[in-house]
Amino acid sequence: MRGGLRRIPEATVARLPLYLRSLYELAAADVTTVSSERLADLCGVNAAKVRKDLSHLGSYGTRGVGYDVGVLLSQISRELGLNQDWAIAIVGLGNLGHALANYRGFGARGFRVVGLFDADPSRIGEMVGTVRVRHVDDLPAVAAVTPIAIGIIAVPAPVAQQVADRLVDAGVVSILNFAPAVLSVPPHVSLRKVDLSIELQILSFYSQHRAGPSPDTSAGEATA
Amino acid sequence: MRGGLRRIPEATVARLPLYLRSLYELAAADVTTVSSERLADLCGVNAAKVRKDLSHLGSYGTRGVGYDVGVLLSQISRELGLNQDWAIAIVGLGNLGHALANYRGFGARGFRVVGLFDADPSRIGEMVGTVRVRHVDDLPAVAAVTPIAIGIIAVPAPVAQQVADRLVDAGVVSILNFAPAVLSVPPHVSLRKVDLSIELQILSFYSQHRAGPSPDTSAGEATA
DNA sequence: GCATGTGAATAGATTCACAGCG
DNA sequence: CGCTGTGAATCTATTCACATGC
Repeated sequence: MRGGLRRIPEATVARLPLYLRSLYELAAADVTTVSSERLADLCGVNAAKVRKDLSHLGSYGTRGVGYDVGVLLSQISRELGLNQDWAIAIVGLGNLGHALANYRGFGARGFRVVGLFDADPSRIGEMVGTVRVRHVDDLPAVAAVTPIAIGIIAVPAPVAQQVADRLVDAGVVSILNFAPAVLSVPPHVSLRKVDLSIELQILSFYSQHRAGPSPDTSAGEATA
Repeated sequence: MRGGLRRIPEATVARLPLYLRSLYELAAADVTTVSSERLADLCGVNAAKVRKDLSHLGSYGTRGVGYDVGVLLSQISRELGLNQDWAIAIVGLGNLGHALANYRGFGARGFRVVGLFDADPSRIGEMVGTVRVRHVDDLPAVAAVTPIAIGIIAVPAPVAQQVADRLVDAGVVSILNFAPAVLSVPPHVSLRKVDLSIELQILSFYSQHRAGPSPDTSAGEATA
């Protein structure tokens, strides 16, 4: 029954947040125990996958019974590093940047927007929520006071790489890129991407090739 | 040299839009020929992967030379179904929905926003760009006039499933879901998802487990 | 000579099927 | 008896390495 601890497969990591969300819902409904089958249903995945994924955490279920919702919640949270708070900076406050800055559910668990940056003088000084937009040149100064863990890039593609470089220079180790551009970062930095037009093009493919297949995937791209 | 035509692997489909983007840049710079190695560099992938991916298209390169940029452009575009125009509807015009509706680059190639829908009376009638926001109850009527290929869900999680159901009823066969909820759709409908908080949680994991690994992944989830 | 195209090798993820335990 | 945990089987994807042909 001892779960193997170590080297959690990438595909598993990508699913843990999904499990976590369903577990929160179960907990909110005062459900205390859940089977792999039930959890799998809620997450739209296969039950064997759930069990194998959870076994990587060394998580204890109870044979013949299932998993304790509270225990799983805290184990997955810990594994994902959601106990600590992660400081986020958003660079680029166009439409998307604004939407991201206003996104509730950041704060939800463990994420806190501590910096908003733009290069356009007309946007500097604007308050978005409780945070004032500063010039991207101030990034190092802000990061010196409040170390930034995660940088979100929401600028036009042509300047995305230089923004990434600045974030890295400011000590950021995780980047989420919304710009439609391929970025390169040093190996110690994790990078994931969200690209709307790529998503649409993939959908276009499967629309055209009616009867398209399609298991499931998770967004982004990472390096570390 | 004949490329094998058929059953393009899912992982390949997800990379085609990436190649396409780099090819557009090359074409814009009047580059007429590109090697798998060069294209791979531009896209941040491995050269062998590029060659194998392109071989699935039955695409002709020239040994000792490389690929013709124009030919590749049109082959990939055709394969992705980007010759025809895809009509898009966005449901939910909160911060994110607005940002999406204003996103230029939709129009870029093959995508056209033809409908904006919300359930909140205070938003009905508002013009976003050239499109007026209508009540989500009008979806069937609008779809009857202009068939909608792709639906984008940008509503709160609790109502995401019913919006998906309505889209499916209105004949939509591809859905891009931004709500943090697991949706189920009939097998003929393609579904992909973009989930910001999942992305952040994955980054959190790799930040915590410093020296994290991470090849690359592409966003979403699909069914068809 | 040089870069494609691809068979074979490797790695990774999913699924099966069942032993093992509460 | 029911459900977890996991070895083994399968499937998918990546990478290697080289024969092929311009």
